[in-house]
Amino acid sequence: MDCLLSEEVVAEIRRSLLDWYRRNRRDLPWRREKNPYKTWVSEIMLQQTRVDTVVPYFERFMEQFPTLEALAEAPEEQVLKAWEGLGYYSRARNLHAAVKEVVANYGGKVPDDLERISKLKGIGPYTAGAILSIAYDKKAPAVDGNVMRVFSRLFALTDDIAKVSTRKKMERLAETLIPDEAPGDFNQALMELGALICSPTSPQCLFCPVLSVCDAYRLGMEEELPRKKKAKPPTEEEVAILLITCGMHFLVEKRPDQGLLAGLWGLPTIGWSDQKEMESILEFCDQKQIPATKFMIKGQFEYIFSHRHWKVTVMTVETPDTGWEVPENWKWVTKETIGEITLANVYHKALQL
DNA sequence: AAGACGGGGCC
DNA sequence: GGCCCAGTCTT
Repeated sequence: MDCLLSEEVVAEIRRSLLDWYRRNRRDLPWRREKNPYKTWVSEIMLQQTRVDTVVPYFERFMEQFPTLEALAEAPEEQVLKAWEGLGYYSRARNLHAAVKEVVANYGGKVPDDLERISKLKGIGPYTAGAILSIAYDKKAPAVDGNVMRVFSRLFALTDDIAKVSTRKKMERLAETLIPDEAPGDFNQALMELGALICSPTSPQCLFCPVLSVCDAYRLGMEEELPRKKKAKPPTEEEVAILLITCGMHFLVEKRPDQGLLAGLWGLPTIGWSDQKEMESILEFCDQKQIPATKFMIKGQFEYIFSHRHWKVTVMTVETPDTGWEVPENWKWVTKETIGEITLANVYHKALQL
């Protein structure tokens, strides 16, 4: 690796990238002050999520939980509500648990060393490096998808970026490149370059500050890199989403705290197979002792998670009154009060029908 | 090493 | 409509 990089190339990359970043960095809400808590929240929100999506969530989150202590004291329901629609909800639950731990064990100060910060829930190698470098000026690599794409092209690396060994190789590369003076800016420069210039498709090479040292550009293979094994397609599942009603009221269910959409509220959902839709629904109502008087199919739609593909049937189930004993973790809501709970997107979509 | 875990943008 | 984006935890 070191044989790959001459002193001159290292110096050129550092200088050009930092210079470019200081002139082209986007003005983002979490970049306005150096604050480990804000860096932390922003980095968690930015995992698998675009900047444009995160900005409004981040601003609302900071209004609601301006400090680490405020977040630590908040009820989990409120934290999940603030995360509603962002996806990967375990990020919010892990962040909340970790912030509580920082208050309990570290006097409310985010640890500034790799060993301790890495033990916090939801902080893996990337986020640890991002917080340490951006908030604490430590020379720690922060290798995300942007950085792997930039490195793959800059050094014409054909390694599969889905592999752990490739990420480790990239981290060693980052360590040799990060300058002493501005580790945080340099890491952010790499990611900003990946977001703005060295984009996944049709990179803007002619505007790239490190074009002159880019191996992929020289070899004309920037569109073929990075190399990555294809993900397997999502598995197909047929489900029925039940709108169990009584007048203006309907039932919502608190989902278990493990698995899909953990800890969120949803509508009762039943998986089924082999055309046994109605059988499964009747069996479900029987088992939950739901006094159903009328069933009606309201519509169908498809909903794709990254790893599951739901073919959804939405069905209303009418019941005579709200006096019967509802299962544990269920409750009655109305159109007016539904906004108070955190409902996953797929159920918002079902309610539109 | 592979699978689980959401949602959104681009063409 | 089909393609792409991808950190961390669990198994």
